[in-house]
Amino acid sequence: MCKSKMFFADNTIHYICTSNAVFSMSQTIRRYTYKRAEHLKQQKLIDIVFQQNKSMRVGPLKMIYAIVPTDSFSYQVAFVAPKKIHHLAVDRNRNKRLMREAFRLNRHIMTDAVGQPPVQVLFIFIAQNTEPMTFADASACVSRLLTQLSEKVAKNCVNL
RNA sequence: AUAGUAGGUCGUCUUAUCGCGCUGUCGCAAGGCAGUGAGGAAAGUCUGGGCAACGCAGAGCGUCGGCCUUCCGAAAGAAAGGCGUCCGUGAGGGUGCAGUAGGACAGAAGAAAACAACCGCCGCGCAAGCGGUAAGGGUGAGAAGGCGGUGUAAGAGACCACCAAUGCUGCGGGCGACCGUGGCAGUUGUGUCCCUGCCGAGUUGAAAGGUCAUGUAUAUCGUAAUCCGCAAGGGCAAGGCUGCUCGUCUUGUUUUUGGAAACAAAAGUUGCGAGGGGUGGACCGAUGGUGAUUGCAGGUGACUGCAAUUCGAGAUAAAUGAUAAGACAUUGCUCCGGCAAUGACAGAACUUGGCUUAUAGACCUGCUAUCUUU
RNA sequence: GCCCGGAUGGCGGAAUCGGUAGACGCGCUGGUCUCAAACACCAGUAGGUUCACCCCUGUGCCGGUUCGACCCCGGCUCCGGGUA
Repeated sequence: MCKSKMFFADNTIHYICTSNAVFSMSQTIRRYTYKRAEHLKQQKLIDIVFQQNKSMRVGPLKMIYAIVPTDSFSYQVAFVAPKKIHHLAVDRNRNKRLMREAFRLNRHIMTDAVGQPPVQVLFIFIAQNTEPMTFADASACVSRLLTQLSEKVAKNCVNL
């Protein structure tokens, strides 16, 4: 509990700093959004992600990703709560919303680190927790996964 | 006060910041602003409608469902009121018999599951046995209604009185099921199914279906028909009409070659089956309806009528969320200042009536039994 | 979202328009055979509980109908399948 409080205190301070920066230098406004263009929902792209079968795991969260070379940088995310693990629709909704919120508040970790390489990054978060997940756990796991993903993307771009 | 019974209501709230869906609006755009955004069960999918597609001359047989009665309702209905019956001290709760003319079956047990004789009883007989008997015993869910008498060799509705049930019938009450009461008929075993009668039921579900865009293929393979007649028409094949039959409707029945003809071959057409290719989008359907709330009136009640007010999610890899602070409720600890934990069941997917199931906690109402006090 | 099917011993799987539950196969246990084992043969095998009998409880769970339910009816749980 103390740990999570520390985390949120840190996060809110970060946000306040950026909102103060709005007044001073208005060009670098940081917004925590998750728009529809960032949703991964095409069957073909999902098939690509699952065929590449590259995954990593932190805590109860699993991430499957694929890096596709294209003209300009873009990314699409999806959040999955399997019916085999989460039997009730309430639990599935809850886990997906927590993951989405955690991604929304932490996606700058990846976007800041990677820059603008000419690739399309596709990834899926899968909730595999058997006990109810808190937002603090989800946020920590998502941020760690995003740092790992940005390292992978950077390495991939170097190889290109 | 305790225990119970029947039913109903609510089922966390407020503020701030960030974020998401939809609608409106501003903007070239990025985006801004405003409004709005889960339930009593949204769940299970057990049922009835609306709506949509396919089908739509009809008849018979079959299949499935319903059948105590009145009423409510579009229908379903484990709805409401009643009646019968069973359970409960009680409030209440469970349940339901259309018809019996006919047929079938009923393991084990038992002599026998309806033309019946094991023990027993009686008669005949020296005995073996033969005949009579359904009172008594035992088996069983069920053994010819119960009980008392007459009667008899012993017995039996064989006969009689009373009682219970059934059928016919008179009178009274009730819209009716039915209830009360009288007469006649000795008519009287239990359960299930068939059967008979009346009423009802087309199939498939919004991934239904429609429009637009893109791409197109009638690929290909197998199989059936391709016949007679100048014609009308008939025949044949396939398909539709509820599962089957009759009947009926629709579609096809064409061309070439060889042959005197029967016929054969090839192509085409139609139907069926197998199998391959493309798309994987947008919009409509799709959220105002048999609506909801309040009041008045009618009814025992389900419910109905009138008036007023009100419009409140609409997604589609699928929004309705996160955090912080505070309040509220419960539980635990307590130095009575507080501190800590918890906040049920559960998430719309075309819509709606009912049913079923899950629900922390709180509240309200009617009624019953027992006890105490007055 | 919609529509179907299933659950029987340690395992697979019979028994079904209600009538003694566990056929059959695999496995397991005991015995015979062998120096010992395998194979083979014989017997047993749902649980309580075994040497055997009796008794009780048993067809996923909870109710109902019936004299009697794996079977019929209603509800719940779990598993599986189909569907543009």
